[in-house]
Parts: sequence; structure tokens; C-alpha cells
Amino acid sequence: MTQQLRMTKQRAAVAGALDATDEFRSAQQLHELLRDRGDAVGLATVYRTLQSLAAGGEVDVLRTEDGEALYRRCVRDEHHHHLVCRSCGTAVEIDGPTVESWAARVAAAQGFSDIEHTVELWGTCAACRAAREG
Amino acid sequence: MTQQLRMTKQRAAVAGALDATDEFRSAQQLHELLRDRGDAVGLATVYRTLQSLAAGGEVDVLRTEDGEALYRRCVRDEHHHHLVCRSCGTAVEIDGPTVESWAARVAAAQGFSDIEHTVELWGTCAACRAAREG
DNA sequence: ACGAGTCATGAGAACGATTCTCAGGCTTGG
DNA sequence: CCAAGCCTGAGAATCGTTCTCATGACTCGT
Ligand SMILES: [Zn+2]
Ligand SMILES: [Zn+2]
Ligand SMILES: [Zn+2]
Ligand SMILES: [Zn+2]
Repeated sequence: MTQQLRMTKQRAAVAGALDATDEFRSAQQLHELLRDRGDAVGLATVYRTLQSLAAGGEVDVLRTEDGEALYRRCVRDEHHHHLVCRSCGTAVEIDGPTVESWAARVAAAQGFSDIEHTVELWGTCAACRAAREG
Repeated sequence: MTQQLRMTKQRAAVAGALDATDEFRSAQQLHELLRDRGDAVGLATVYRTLQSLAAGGEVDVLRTEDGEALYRRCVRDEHHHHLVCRSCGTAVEIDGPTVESWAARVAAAQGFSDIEHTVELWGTCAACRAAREG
């Protein structure tokens, strides 16, 4: 019935790389990271693994301003949003109690259905700001 | 001092195509649209024009779930967000009075600066739903 | 109206991210 | 240990977007 997923060292490596950081990373960054670490994994496999993890809700995905996909394994399972540092990818999980109901209400009022929302905050984290200024 | 922009028929054509619709459109869609309409404009020019319009705040840009950029000339000049139909691009301009302050507050509390936020609502508009179901 | 100085245009090449192909490898179930 | 089939990876193929550069078209001063 349920899709069967085999346990391979590649899948484990990608999952491991994701667990090792709090920051949002692109598929290519993860690929390089694994290569440097010695657990080389094909780029195609990194992409495939990430999309299956995303489909299963095991990783969060968001898009940078220029359309690149970034992935992160979040601590929280429930629906939430992020405050992400533009330069290093560090992220903080947040939720907007009021935003949730507001979104649903507004959309419904306009006659829209199958509603989803995208709410992400971008900024420069304290560490990056310090490094940049001195 | 100020950036000088020449008035060309291509620029006018792109602006015209944008004014002719309420819906978010991709650069390629606009390019085809202009071609069909008879005002053929090079794809590169469409992209260039769109990015200059976006830089000047004359059009709003957002990214579809798979990273494609969509453009729309909004009625409102002030900061606002959108409720967009996934299938036809129809959009409604909205603002989240509470969201604005919430975003700034949350980000500042985490020590982040240069804060920006992305808030977009996606759904299926009444017309598309009707068409799909019958 | 004329011409110089420049910005704008467009066809095609180049790019960067992501997906596809497919032959060979590895997991799993028995 | 074996067969059946998912999984992998290198490279090709896509796709959206940007770059290149020779040619065309605004603008402004005359
Ligand atoms: Zn940072
Ligand atoms: Zn939410
Ligand atoms: Zn619609
Ligand atoms: Zn806002």
C-alpha cells in the first residue's frame, strides 16, 4: 500500500547532513558538503532524496529571492514559518497565531478555496551583522 | 542624476500588456501574448523591461511554488500582499494590518535586522473551481 | 531637420538550477 | 543466497533567466 522506501547509505548521508545543521541549505550546498565530508553522493540523488523528504514533510522548503530552493530539517512538526538570515541561512522557527486565521478568513471572503499561505521573514542575523561591520 | 529611461515602443508594449490584465503573468507568457497581439518584442527585452519596472516599484513580483517569477501591475502603490489563484493568476490585493507589526516585532526580538517579509496567499478562485467541477 | 552620443533591442549563446535517462549496483524478502 | 526491482550516478536534457554584441532608435544640441 504505502510507498516503500529503501534505506541506502546515500539517503542516510543526506539526512545526516541535514541533521547536522540548523541552517537552510541548497541542494548543491548539501552536495558539496557531503563530498567534502567524504560521503560523496550524486547530485541527482541529493535532489531526489530532498524531494522525497519534502514530500513526506520531513524537511521544510523555501525559495530564495531568486528562486533557488533551500532545505532544512525543522525541530517542530506542526505548521510553522521561519525567520531566515539572508547571508548564512540560519533560521528560527516561528508561528503567527493571528496570521493563520487571518489568512484563511481573507481568502474565504474572496471566494477562494484550497487555500495555502507563504509567510517567511528575511533578515540579517546578529552574527552576520557583526561580522560585516566589525 | 536620475536614471534616464528612453521611451521605446517595446517598453510601451510591455507596459500595455501589463495594464491589460489583473492577473499575474510570467515573462514568457507576456512575451507570447505580445507576439500574438502583433506587438512582437524580444524575450530578452521583456525580461529587461520587467526587471526595470520591478526595480522602480511599478510592478509587483512573486515566485510560483517552483520558482518561476510572475509579474503584475498593481493598483495600489503602498505596500501590500496578494491572494492569487494558482491556475489562472487572478489576484486580489490585500493587506494584513496585524501582520506588518508582527513581522517586525518577531524579527527584532531575535536580533535580526534589515527585515523584509514575504506574505502571499494561494488558492483556487471561484471561477476556476466552477470550471473544474462543472 | 541633422548628427553625434548613447541607450535600447534582439537573436543566440551562456548560465545555473533542477530533472531526466538508463545501464549497472544495492536492498529487501523469501 | 537469489531474484525482483528500487536506487544510484554521470551526463544529457530542460527551463527560466541573463549575457553578448552588433545594429537600431531616442534625445539633445545646433
Ligand atoms: Zn547570518
Ligand atoms: Zn502559517
Ligand atoms: Zn482562477
Ligand atoms: Zn507586508
